[in-house]
Amino acid sequence: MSKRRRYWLMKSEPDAFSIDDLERVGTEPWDGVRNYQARNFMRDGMKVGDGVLFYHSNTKVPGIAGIASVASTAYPDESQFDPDSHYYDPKATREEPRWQLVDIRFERKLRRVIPLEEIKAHAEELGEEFALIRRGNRLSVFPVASDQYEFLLSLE
DNA sequence: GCCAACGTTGGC
DNA sequence: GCCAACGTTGGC
Repeated sequence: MSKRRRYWLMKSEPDAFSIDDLERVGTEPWDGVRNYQARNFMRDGMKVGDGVLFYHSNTKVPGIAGIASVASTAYPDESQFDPDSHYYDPKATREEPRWQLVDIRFERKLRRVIPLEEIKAHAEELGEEFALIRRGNRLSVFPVASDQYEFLLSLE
C-alpha cells in the first residue's frame, strides 16, 4: 500500500454547506452521499491526511473554493438510520449499513474561487477525462491526480 | 427555471 | 436481465 498522499475533489452546495461553514466547525462528517461510486471512493480510497479540493456546486459561480483534508477513515453515515433525515435509507440496517462517510477537516480558503469556467479553459493541461469537465459530470466525490491538484492550485 | 445527463427502481 | 419511468444533479 502506497503511503503517498492522495487527492480528491468533493462538491457541496454552498447554500447547504459552504467552505465558510467548514471553517466555522473545523471538522464535519461528510454525510448524505448516496451514490455508490462516491461512497466507494470514501470507503476504499481515502486515508487520513489526504488532500481535498472543496468545490462549490449549483451556485452562481461554481468552482473550487478551498482546501480541506480527510480527517478519519470511513464509518457508517448515521443519517441513513434516521427516519426524520432527508438522507434516510429504509433499506439500510445497523447490521448492514449501506452508506459510509469520512470526516473532513478545514485547511484553508483559497484567495479566490477558481471558477469552473476557468478550469474548463485548461482542459488540455488537466486531461479531457478529468471528471469535473467531462460531459454530464454529476459525481460528487472523485480522485484528483497529484499533478492535476498542483495545476489547479497554481491557478489560485 | 430549464433541461440534459445519468443513476436507480421496479414491472415484466 | 431488460428497459421505461422516475428522480436527482448541476450548469446555464
